[in-house]
Amino acid sequence: MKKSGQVTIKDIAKELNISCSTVSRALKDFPGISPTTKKAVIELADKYNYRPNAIALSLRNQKTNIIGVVIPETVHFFFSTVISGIEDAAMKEGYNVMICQSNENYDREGDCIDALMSARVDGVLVCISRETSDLAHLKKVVNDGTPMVFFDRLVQGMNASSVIVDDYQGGYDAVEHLINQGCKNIVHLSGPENLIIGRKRIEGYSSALEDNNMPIKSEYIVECRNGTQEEAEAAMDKLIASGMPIDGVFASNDMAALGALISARKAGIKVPQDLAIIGYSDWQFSSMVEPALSSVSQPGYEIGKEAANLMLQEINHKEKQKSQIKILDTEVIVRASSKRIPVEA
Amino acid sequence: MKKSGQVTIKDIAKELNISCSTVSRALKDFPGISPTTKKAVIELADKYNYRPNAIALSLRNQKTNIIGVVIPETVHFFFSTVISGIEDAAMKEGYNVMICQSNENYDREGDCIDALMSARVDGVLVCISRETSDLAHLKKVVNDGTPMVFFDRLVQGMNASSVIVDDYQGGYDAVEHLINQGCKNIVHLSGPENLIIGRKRIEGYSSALEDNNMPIKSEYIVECRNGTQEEAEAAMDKLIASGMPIDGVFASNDMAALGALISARKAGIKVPQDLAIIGYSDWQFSSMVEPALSSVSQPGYEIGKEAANLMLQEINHKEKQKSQIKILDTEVIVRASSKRIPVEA
DNA sequence: CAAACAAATGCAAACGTTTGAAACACGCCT
DNA sequence: AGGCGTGTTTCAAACGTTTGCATTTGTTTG
Repeated sequence: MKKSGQVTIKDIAKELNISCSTVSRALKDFPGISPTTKKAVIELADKYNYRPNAIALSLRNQKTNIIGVVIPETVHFFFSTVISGIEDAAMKEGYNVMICQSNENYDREGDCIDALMSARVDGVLVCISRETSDLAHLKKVVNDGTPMVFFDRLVQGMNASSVIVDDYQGGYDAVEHLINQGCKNIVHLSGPENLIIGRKRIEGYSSALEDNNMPIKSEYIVECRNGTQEEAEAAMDKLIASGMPIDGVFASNDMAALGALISARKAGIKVPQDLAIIGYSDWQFSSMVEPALSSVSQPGYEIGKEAANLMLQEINHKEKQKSQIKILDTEVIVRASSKRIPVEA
Repeated sequence: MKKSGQVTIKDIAKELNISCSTVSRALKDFPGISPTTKKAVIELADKYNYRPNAIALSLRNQKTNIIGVVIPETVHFFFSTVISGIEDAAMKEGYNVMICQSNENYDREGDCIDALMSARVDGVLVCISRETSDLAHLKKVVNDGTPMVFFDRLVQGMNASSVIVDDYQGGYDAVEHLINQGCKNIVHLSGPENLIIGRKRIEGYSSALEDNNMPIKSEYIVECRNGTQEEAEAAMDKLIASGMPIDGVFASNDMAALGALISARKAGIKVPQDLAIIGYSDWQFSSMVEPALSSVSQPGYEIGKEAANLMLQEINHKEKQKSQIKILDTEVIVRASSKRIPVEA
């Protein structure tokens, strides 16, 4: 009987006056253990609620059964959905999840990586921060032989798999939708330039215009680095004040789309009649604002699940396989904010 | 030079032809190591990017520096905020966070606890699931001597600290606010009865009515177990159809408040003029719907931070201290949905 | 009755780290 | 030369588990 702490194989062995090896084998149903002993061991283990010490196992097996996650922010509808997908996939395979948030900060991202490497996680899933452009800290990880998978934000120049969303297509579809709604002058409130996802959306925006024989004007592409409502609102205020004709907005996230909506409301511009707006990510609030916000939905849960599964695959087949990029489809969710032509559902 | 995997003290010792003990002491700046050796060790450790193996340390120190978190859902504004608070507080003290989500499911909550106990986390922060009423799995944890702290949802009958929000006061304040706005017939869409937070809010609702000499009618308290928009919408539809006079709604969460809002909109009831609505939790979308939703804000980040700090305190002072309940204040956020009397800001 | 066999169990090492105690080498003093 | 001190280094054990190999026990057989 122990005072405190969980029981170990040793405790059981001592109480039964047998060796650790025997206890271990009895618990794992190894051949060559007498039924009597086996029964006694199992009963005692049950009584004391024995749980194998994962730490000791990790040390012996050189495998922790933990996958680490580095994520910009947990307080974010999209990311929390991704976490949920990761969690479910990992738990199904008996893995635990250790989460670190970088808060979109480069230094802290490094700390996260350090912490996870110290914990000897079996693999790391990472979505790089907005600030990250130097990849040294990530390269160390793969050099040490720890599998790594990127999600959502693509990283180039590294031998690691990625699970992303087709941001080019998402941007293209969003803009094409606006064009179909009769928009002639479409503004793009873009994301930070150093993220590939931002550039891809810009490309999608441009291609859609081109394919429809519409001019691409650089003054219609405004970078909103932080992706906050205030930032977009200010940017939009300025655009409206400039007097440029605008009848459509494609924002690179829903927060920014909301900013555009508010700006339009202030200026007395009617949405969607005079200005059609579409966002990106389909946040939870998007369907609840008035008018409900159209958006490009990203399958967060699937991204998390796919990324985790890709990771588990790499962990299990020791030899490094070719890194692959898995691209998931987006979907344009049409709501009131961009519906200028009545359509039957 | 190693092929793969991270370098260990052994590797360094071998390369320098000295013993592990010397390397260990050199790295930790112990007295009695010659400057020459120390320098050589540190340089090599640096070159190979040596990181102490947390697993080995955990095993030796009987301490993992990990705190486990069991949370109903990660995809939930309030909970993700709590996680953020936990993460920050833990990281500041050099702890890692291992997260398991119960999905509001009793069995899975048990699995989460098992996983965390197997991982030998130094303590467990838990917010019990909606389904949980039997506490056996939690009692095992404290019996094994692992500190436990509950957050948000209070659990009675266990020797563990809690960090909660003053739900009685929150309910009271919300209802008093409605009364001040002139509401005479206030409905309460309540949370599940088996959660103490739900009961506390009901008590707050009742006391506020009582203190204002208003009758408490049981038919005005409708349980919305799942807390979804649809559920509340249906409940509200029914109430409206019944013809009972209603001019105020206090919903036990914002999703339910939104349901009430939509139901009212369908019925042509004007909010807030004919019906004032206030929710609970101040979700992210609440300020964005039209009309903007009044709500009782819970300090999620602080809850997480406080819970983590309480935990760390217990971990560090070995002897079990008296369990305490920390109650954080809520705040009524008044927005358009309940503003019937014009007030200057 | 000893030899041979099988069944059941124990020993010891390994995973990476820390740490008290022991060991070594050196110079100095008596 | 013997003893002592000091400065540096190594040894060994411990944390909990697994596992190849060795050992003990008991039974059967020639």
